[in-house]
Amino acid sequence: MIRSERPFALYEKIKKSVIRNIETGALKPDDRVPSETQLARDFNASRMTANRALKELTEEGRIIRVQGVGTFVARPGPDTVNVEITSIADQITALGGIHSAQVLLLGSEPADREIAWKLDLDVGQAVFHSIIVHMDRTVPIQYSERFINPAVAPDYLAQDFQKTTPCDYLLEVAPVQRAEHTIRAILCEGKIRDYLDIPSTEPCLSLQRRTWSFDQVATYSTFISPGSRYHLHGEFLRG
Amino acid sequence: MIRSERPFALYEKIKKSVIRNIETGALKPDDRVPSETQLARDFNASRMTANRALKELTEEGRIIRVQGVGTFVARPGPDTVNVEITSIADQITALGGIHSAQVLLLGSEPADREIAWKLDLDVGQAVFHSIIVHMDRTVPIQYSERFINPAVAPDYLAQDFQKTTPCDYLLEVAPVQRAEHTIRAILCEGKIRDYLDIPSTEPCLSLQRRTWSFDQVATYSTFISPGSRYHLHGEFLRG
DNA sequence: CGCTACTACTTGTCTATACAAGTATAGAAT
DNA sequence: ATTCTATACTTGTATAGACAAGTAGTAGCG
Repeated sequence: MIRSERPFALYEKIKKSVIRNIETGALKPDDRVPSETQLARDFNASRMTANRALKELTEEGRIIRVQGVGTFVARPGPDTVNVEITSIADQITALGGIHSAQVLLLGSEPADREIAWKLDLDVGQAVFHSIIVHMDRTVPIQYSERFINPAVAPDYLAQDFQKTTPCDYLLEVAPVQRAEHTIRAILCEGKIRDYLDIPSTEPCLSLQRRTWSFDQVATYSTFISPGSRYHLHGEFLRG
Repeated sequence: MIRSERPFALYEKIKKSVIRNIETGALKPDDRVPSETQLARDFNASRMTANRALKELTEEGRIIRVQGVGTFVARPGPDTVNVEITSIADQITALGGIHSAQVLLLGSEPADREIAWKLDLDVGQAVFHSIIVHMDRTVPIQYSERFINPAVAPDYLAQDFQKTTPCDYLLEVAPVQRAEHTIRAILCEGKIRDYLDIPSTEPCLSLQRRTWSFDQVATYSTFISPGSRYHLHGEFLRG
């Protein structure tokens, strides 16, 4: 069997070699990485194989390539944490809970100044507005309020959000090109606090999100969850 | 010039074609994508070029490939939000503030049960422990407490964290392979509340992080910031 | 001295081909 | 009916070669 000598693909070997040189400090940031031709010679590979190794390392952000100049070790950027924002319903059932949703508002209304700004529409233009509280049995887990650009999801109001979540529906009709998130710790008051059934001192996790579809703002949403009932978890893998 | 007919690389054209078919709904999740050979024929390209297009789409998470079976449109997974956790010092200065750090503790101590568990060490083994409060002028922005595996950063205690932040130092001596994060909204009490100089009702954003280096747990850290002075921001781009 | 042209190197794209390896299916053998 | 086998497809990896295009340095010319 040919692969008795190569339990790993050749391009993987080249990648690992370069990574090892970076991690042991033999290659420091901005140092020059051997060229494709050189690596091909060193590993007795073809240039395309070395090319693949370096291309993947580029995509992984470990090296930088400049046409006509060469390949260099990238400066380690700031960590980026991948926080996975799953559908709330899935998260509740994943933890053994029983999800239900209460639709408190579902309608169309003219945009006020803030909403018009956020959705990049004119003040007074009609936008869809929904407020839904997600619960595990009788315990409220998340308050979610959405403003939706009708141009992107014209049938939004006709949906039954007891069955499908807005998240699932919107993902279906409007593929997300871009999303912007802000995570805060806040206190809730008034109606939101009533909906979530929490004391006035309970800290809450607030996630605000804007999404873009078809090159326009699609949604502007606010999700608020009691800190004691919900948290975000993320993982980050390199290599 | 050959490229007068191809302002875009051929593999880009193939990618865009597949993406268009997905986004317009012509190809739905789990649908079969034309095979490499088919795409190569359709676009008058070689199989390697079609292969490159599909390989990149796989890495971007838009399609799934199974050897021997075929290529299929991926189900749009849960959004993963890329929250960029920059060095706190950089964030403060980026917003026009003046960063300073107060080292409240920097030493070695035997690990208790929780810390031993988190760092994957034995109870009683020595671990480094630091507590630092980061401030913008005189306003506390972040309480940061770290437990460090001495095997990974043996010179940690000798650093001057008025000058370099632990974050910067640790990134230098211990490249992060893996990181795990949990974000919570909490209330603070006791010393932490005193350090941050906040009322007892102020909600705080808590970020707990474990990092791995050289295939072992390197650090276990907790960062706590007043909700009114700090928040996380993330962006997500696709295509 | 300053400009140009050349060359030597780099990465980027593309082709044509080859074999390995996984999967599904139809048909033959048991 | 069940199991084996051949085959026809798929993706995965690798090669050798080609040309394009960008960059840096050098030699030579005015």
